[in-house]
Amino acid sequence: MGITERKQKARLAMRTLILDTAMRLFLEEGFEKVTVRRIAGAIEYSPATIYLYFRDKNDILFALHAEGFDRFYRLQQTVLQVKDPWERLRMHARVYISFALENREYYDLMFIMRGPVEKLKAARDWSVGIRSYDFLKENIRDCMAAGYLPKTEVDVAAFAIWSFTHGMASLIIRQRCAMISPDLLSSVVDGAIDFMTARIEKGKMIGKGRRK
Amino acid sequence: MGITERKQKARLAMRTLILDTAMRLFLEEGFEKVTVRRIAGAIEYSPATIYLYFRDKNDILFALHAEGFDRFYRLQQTVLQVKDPWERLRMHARVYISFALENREYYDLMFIMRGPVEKLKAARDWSVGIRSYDFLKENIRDCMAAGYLPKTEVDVAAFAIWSFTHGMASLIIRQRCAMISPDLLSSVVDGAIDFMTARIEKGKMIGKGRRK
Amino acid sequence: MGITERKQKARLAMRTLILDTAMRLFLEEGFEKVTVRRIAGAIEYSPATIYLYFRDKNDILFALHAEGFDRFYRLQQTVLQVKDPWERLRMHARVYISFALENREYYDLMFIMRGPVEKLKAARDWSVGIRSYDFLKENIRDCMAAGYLPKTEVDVAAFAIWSFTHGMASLIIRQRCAMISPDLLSSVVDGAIDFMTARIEKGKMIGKGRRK
Amino acid sequence: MGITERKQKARLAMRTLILDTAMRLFLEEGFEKVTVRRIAGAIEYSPATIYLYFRDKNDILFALHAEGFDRFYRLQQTVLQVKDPWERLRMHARVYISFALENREYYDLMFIMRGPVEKLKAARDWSVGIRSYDFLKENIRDCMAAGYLPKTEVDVAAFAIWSFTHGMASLIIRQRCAMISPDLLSSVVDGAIDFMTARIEKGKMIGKGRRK
DNA sequence: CATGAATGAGAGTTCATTCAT
DNA sequence: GATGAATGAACTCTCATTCAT
Repeated sequence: MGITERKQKARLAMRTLILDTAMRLFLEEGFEKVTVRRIAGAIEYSPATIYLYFRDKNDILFALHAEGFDRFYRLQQTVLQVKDPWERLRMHARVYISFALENREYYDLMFIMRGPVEKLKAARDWSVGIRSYDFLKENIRDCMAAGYLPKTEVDVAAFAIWSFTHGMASLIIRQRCAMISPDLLSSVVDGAIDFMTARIEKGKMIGKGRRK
Repeated sequence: MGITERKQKARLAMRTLILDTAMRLFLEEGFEKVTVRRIAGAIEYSPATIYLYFRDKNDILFALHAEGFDRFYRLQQTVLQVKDPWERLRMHARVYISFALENREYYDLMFIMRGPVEKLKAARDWSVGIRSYDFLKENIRDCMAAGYLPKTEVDVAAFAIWSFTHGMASLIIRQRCAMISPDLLSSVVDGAIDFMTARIEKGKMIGKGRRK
Repeated sequence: MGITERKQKARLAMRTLILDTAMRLFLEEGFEKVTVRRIAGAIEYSPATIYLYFRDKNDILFALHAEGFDRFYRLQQTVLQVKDPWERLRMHARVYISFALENREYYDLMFIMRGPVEKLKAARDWSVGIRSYDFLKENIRDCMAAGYLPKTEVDVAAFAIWSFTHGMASLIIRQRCAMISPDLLSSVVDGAIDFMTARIEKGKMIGKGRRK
Repeated sequence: MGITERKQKARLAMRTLILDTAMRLFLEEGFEKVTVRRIAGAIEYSPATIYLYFRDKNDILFALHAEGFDRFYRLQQTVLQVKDPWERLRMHARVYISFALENREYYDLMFIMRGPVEKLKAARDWSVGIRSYDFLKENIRDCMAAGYLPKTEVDVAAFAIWSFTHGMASLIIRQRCAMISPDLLSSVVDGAIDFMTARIEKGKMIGKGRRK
């Protein structure tokens, strides 16, 4: 038993090593530079070795994809600390962005990159994504119930909100924000979230007037 | 002089031919099918000829990038038909999305793809993008002046609005909307724009009450 | 002694298991699908284990080669039921073809494939083949003795007859018979045997006449 | 014109060089050793160069296949010199064998090898083979008309005769004739042809008699 | 101006085989 | 006796790019 266990551990460690390395290459060199050979080279193994741990290149992408969604979901749960649904929704947005900016490679893989998706289409692994999306929708429903949001179609609202946060994340990650100076970025993001939500905060009617 | 001129014309014509063909391939076959060889083949020239007109493949992408922004800017101008600044802003969003969805490969190149940007960083060619961005900001300023939007930082507001529309466009283009049935997509997009803007339409103050 | 014996038995059993499995793969998936890995996988052992029982892949092929000749020889013996040497010879042909068609991969290995033979050249293992060949020659001698065949060199006659049957078998197995519809094949084969032998059936003397 | 012509010549020369080299490798090292890399290496070009002259590896095989049938057909025509249909048929056999033995690689490719056929199945290029087969059948018809052969189905007779010659050729080429000493080979082949045809030469009626 | 010819580099993948444990 | 882990050497094929002509 001890032996089996140790072996499984070693196996897992190797898988992790490969995945981490792949991720590092992603980050450092971009998607198209992530090749089986390069991964192997980086960990000083032969390319063939990679195939002992993953069926093919896509299998690596799948694994990273899943891992990303997993990390994201766990982080997302932290918003539950916030009781007020409206504040929780705002927190959702901030958490989303911070996941994206602190795990750029994962985020790219999960929500931007072309490659993996195409092969993933038929696969079942959207479930992990859906789970997070449902979690967001639950929050939206709470907001509607509490009168923070008009009672419209939840799916539409969720798509709108997701789009907004994804938009920020992906513009930043794919570097389309040359016009925003890097050190202002995070305050601009916060400002944008405020801008998008401020207007409907209870009472504080906007468009009308004040908002310091 | 006449000769020089004619030569320059011919040169330009060839560049245009190459760019158009590249774009056609983009649209018809997708990004990864656009290779120097294929472009050359499509116009029945040798690959080597391409290099007489463009330094390298990236140079072609740069040019398409610029062309995309040009087309976009022209389309964007059509919103000027709408006089009311608030409605004009909503129109901006719709025009943006429709450009994105009807010119997916251009949009991808302009706002999503990694490739061209990296080499472009040092280059000057963001001007065309900036121009469009300024145009949006102008509209936002009008909205603020007319009391449709709180008088906050224009840059922040612009980033928020751009992010929202870009989010929708890029989620769709990069196919992260498995959960939304394709034929509902366009109505969901419209719904999302409504959702994001409806609440502040004049008078109709929202957040307060419910919104039937 | 008992132990040694048991060990040898176990060793033989394993060899047999490997060979049977290799053959099954041959039959079910074709030659190029037979890899050491796949054999090992099919019997749920590690590839390395195979090498405890066979020096290398070719060694497996040798063994199958021998096994094929063995099976063939046994089948061949059934012609002894036929007493008349001429009919027995015809039976020889039919039995040959049917062995080939019902054990295509064995046949291929034994009489067509390049691989095993080359390494086998120096080896001794033609004996099993020779045995069958001698058996055929015996039949031919009987035919000559009985006046069914002219008393020519037996070796030549044997080669001619073998060539004829092998020709049919190998054309079919290697699929060079596109021109013959598959469901007619077996009747064409029978027809061909008749054609090659009929001409001398009693009375029906053919070509009888003229011929300068 | 002169330039175009010279270029075409050069192109053809290169194709020929590649084909010849492929053939040489076939002959010297066997089918599985014929790889694009090896061909390229042998002529001291880069592998990529091969692809300038042939679409893919199979394309090379196709070309050789076709070339082989072409050569064969041309050689086959020489039998027309023989007027007597029966002697012409015997000549057919001898010519067939000599083509096989003098062009072993081609013959192997055309009639034995597994690889090319599978991909070739759908292709049209059996026509060249059929042409030769029809030519043989014509001869058989002549023999039947002249009373040298019983008036049976031509297709069956052709298959029988082809099988016989192919059998000899392929046993020799694939080296299953260890039992026949190499320097006797050609006389054994001639003997076998005689054996298969002799029996009906005039007068010498064989098998004459009895046969229950 | 245009190109045919060529290539180096590299992609993903598979295989037979070895060896320390 | 058995094996998990590893690998070197191949494989086919594609691409952006260069250069002599």
